[in-house]
Amino acid sequence: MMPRILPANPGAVPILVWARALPPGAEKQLRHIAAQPYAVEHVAAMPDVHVSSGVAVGTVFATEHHVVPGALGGDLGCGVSAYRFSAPETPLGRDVLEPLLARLARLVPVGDTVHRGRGVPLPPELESPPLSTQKLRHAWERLAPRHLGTLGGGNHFLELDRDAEGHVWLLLHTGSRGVGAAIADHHLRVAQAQGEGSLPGLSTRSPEGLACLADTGLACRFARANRDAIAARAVEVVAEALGVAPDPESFVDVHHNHVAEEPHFGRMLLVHRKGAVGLEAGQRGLIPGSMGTASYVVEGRGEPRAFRSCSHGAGRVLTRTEARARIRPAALEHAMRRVVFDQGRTASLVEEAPAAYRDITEVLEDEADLLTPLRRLTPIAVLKG
DNA sequence: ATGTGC
Repeated sequence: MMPRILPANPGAVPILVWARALPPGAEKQLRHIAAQPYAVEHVAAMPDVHVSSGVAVGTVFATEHHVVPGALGGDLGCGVSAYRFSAPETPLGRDVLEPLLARLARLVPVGDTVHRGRGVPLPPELESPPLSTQKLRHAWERLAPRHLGTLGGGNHFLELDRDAEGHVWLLLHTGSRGVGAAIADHHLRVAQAQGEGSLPGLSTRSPEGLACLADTGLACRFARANRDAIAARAVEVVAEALGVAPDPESFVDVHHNHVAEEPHFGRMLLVHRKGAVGLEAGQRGLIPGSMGTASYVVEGRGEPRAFRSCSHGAGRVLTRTEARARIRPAALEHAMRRVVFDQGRTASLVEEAPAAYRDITEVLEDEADLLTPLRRLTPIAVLKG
């Protein structure tokens, strides 16, 4: 079964594919990575692999001492957090969920909305971190206080789910906002100017490579702090509105756009994941479905050939442009008939409709050797970015 | 996904 092995081209490493359907454009992008001088062992494609700018989403690969800014995704540190609450005593009808969602929408700035004025206080360690250039320090100083605790746009979301036992879950998907974008953009330019390979990588034996690793790490810490800041407010509101307590043991957080130094195949490697999640064997993770479909709490199986990784979601099958052209708002309304959401935004939300994404159950089937599903979460209310 | 420059 999985994975399929695409034999190596001359001078390239092989590609291991966990996706039943590999879009031709994505295969081309995987072959591009596999042919880079810094790629070692093989390239792994997760089951939600799809074409993206430069490098396919769902790509995992490793280097010995190179960092490739173009292979991490623009939203560095983007990820998902989840909190479980006890089962509420009363049924959660629209009468409860609609005002709760409205409260959450007032509490959490969404889309391109930011905190006004000087913004919110940053945790001390993120107040003025040691970024590599004056330009980045300035961007951080200006953007970080305005963006901490904001959801952003695109596929970012905050939602409430229910599991089979009646527990309520808060799920949160967001990233490093403007500061991460500034950091990603800067190191992409540096790599284009002086990196190695046609998909430029920076040697971590050079100041540029070390600076890229350090700054990228800070973007990931900001992304995590952003999820924590939003959750701190949202958990309180949900607990109060539903009269249920969060279970601190239930917390799960994963990020899916990052580079990490990890031991694989007997040596330390720099594992790059663009739209993929790294999970040690037994570590819990989250795989969100598309808007209106189920998400899963999962447990990693530590498959070495996947660099101990799995998918980050359902994976797009239609681009945003294609989705706008092909999916009617009525179809999205039907798909969302059991979920409380802002119906005034149906027309623009077709880009995020379930029909624009792969079926999450097929994605999980394809990666049965990478993870074990623990709980299926059904959405009941969604706040989209 | 993003802020910014066209």
